[in-house]
Amino acid sequence: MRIGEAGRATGTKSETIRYYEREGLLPPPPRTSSNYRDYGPDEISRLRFIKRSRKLGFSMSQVKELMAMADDPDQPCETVDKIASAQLREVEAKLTDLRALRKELTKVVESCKHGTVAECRVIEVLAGSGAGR
Amino acid sequence: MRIGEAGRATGTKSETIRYYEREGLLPPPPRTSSNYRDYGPDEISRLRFIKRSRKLGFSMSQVKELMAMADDPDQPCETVDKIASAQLREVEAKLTDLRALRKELTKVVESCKHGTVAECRVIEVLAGSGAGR
DNA sequence: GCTTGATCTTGTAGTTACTACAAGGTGCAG
DNA sequence: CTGCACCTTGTAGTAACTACAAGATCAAGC
Repeated sequence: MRIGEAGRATGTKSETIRYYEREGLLPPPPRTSSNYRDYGPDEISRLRFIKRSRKLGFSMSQVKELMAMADDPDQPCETVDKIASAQLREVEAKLTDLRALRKELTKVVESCKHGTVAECRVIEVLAGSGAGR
Repeated sequence: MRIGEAGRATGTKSETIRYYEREGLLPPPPRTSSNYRDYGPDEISRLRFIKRSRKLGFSMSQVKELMAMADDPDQPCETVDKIASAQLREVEAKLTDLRALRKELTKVVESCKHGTVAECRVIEVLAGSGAGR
């Protein structure tokens, strides 16, 4: 699979893929005899993972950390646990916030459906103290 | 409440607050007689909302859209519904991905606790087709 | 065989969302 | 009256892309 196809398959521009490679997020893929990058299913998974994680608001270095952990999970338990627990806390916080946001958005959409004018409290809900910062 | 205090209360730098104001995310607050920005609870809510939303991976323009909707929800139902539904779809997608990620991270942390070496499949899980792109 | 489009490289520059100064000035609290 | 927080404008740096451009190679269709 060449870069263009890989891009189409994952919704990533070729330039971004090369950028990820430069930045060390994506290992340099094997090359064809004509020096084209040759992506396999593994690289595609990685790309999709990066894309999703970034959409969820994780930084490139967090993504890197997660992938490194997945790549060799037989590092000292201490290290793995530290990373995983920290990420887990972040994930939980995001889940909480997203659930609150979903609830409010659902209310808006529902009231809209019934022709009534929405009362939208998204701001208040996400502004709520919940874990603070 | 002056800018510094508002910053401390929301975990935002004064410079970022002024930046948000310049970019139209935050309405210009009233000024004290000595020209200091004077923030009330409403502005603080807004700031917190912006911070949270950004952490969840929403763009500034999406945040703007959401706030505009919250500000006058008696716009044509069509408009409100269109925005809210789109955001809702995004929220749902993020929730799905985060739940999958949480599951994997939990597994890692758990196996770590039991001294066993983790088998970490975060990449595979988020790479999964689920809604694709 | 030749054209067309995808890829290769390097490099520069634009965008978004900040962050960090600096300079020069005002306000307020101890 | 000293020092710190704030005011303004402006420049520049960072992260994570995105978009060219130039010059070259390659692969597929006519």
